[in-house]
Amino acid sequence: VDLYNAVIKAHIHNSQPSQAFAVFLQMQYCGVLPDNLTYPYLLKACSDESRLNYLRMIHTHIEKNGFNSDIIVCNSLIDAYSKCGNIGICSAKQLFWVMGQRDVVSWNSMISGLLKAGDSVEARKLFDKMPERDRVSWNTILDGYVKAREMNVAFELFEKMPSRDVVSWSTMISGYCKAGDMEMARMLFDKMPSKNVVSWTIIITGYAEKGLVKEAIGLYTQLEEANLSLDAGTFVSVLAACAESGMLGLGKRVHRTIKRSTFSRNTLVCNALIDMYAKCGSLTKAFIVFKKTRKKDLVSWNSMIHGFAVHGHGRRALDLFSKMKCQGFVPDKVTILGILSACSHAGFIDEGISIFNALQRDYGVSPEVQHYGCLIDLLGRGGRLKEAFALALSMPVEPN
RNA sequence: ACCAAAUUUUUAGAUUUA
Repeated sequence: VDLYNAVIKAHIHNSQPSQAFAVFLQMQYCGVLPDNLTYPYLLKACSDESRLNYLRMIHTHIEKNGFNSDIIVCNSLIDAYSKCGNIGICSAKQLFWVMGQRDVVSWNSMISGLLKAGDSVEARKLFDKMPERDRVSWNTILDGYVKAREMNVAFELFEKMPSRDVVSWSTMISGYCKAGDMEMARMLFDKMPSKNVVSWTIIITGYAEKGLVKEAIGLYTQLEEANLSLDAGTFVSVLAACAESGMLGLGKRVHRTIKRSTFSRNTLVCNALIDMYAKCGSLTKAFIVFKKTRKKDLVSWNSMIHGFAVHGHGRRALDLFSKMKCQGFVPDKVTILGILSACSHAGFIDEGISIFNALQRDYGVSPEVQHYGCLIDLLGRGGRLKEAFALALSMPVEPN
């Protein structure tokens, strides 16, 4: 069972949940009984509405094998359910109130789940009601206010909470960045007693999103000198901000850092690079990174297709579209948007229409307002104004 | 010094969207 657990854990760690489930099935097939460590690992992979059925299956297993009295297994269940949308949150509540004993993690998980579901009133009630609070409890409720854009309430809480750790400070800084108050964010950043890679990422991303080049580059330089070990999140986050504000200079610097590290093989990081170069108008570089990305995922293809599309390279976008299908990737609604946009910008009117007409049949994608908008744009650009207008009036979705 | 071992659940940053 230890070996199976180790393999399951490794798959989860490498974001390969399907393989983790496969191992789980295999261990049952071989007659090895899961233990109290197996379930929390698996449940980590179910924290997504699309896996609600897996979650229910594992839950049933847990009940059947009598692990529902294990408080850690139970807490894992609450956490997983509470991240599965509005249906999940009901099951989480039920479990929470039914379980024999609750520890501080149970309360924290439930509160965090409620906040994620947007029920801050209920979350606050639980926070006030819980018998004891630890740092996670305070940080969770603090983040709730920050995410709700209630920075004044958050600040009051921040000042009166019993102790502040690097997570509390980072939460506040992130909130001020999102609110556009970079002065306050910077003041807290300078003042915080110890910084880690996340705090640096938040503040640099904040500056970069706003196009404040000097500050962003200055702090990035300091970060590199600080000798912290950077993670993929830092690169992805800063690159996304560069893409948004067109900061090619900083983007290139980050790329240089990545080249010197092992992150050049990280798909998430490569995707962020592709998008950054494409958004900054450097399609050639974007394509070079794309080709060098060894384990491409759907996002890699989507980013590159979209890059070609918005720069008017309709043919290249469509070529890439065929290629991805040949390699067994299933296009999703984002891919389709890129493709429709490519057809629109390159004047491939009929091609665009026929792709649109077969969306459901060929790709299982049901057209949303963005797709209709794109098609109307396509017709309009193609000079077929009457059809464009007729479509806008007759489409089965609410116009925006 | 080398080697080895080491994180079961909850909180902060996170790629593609007309």
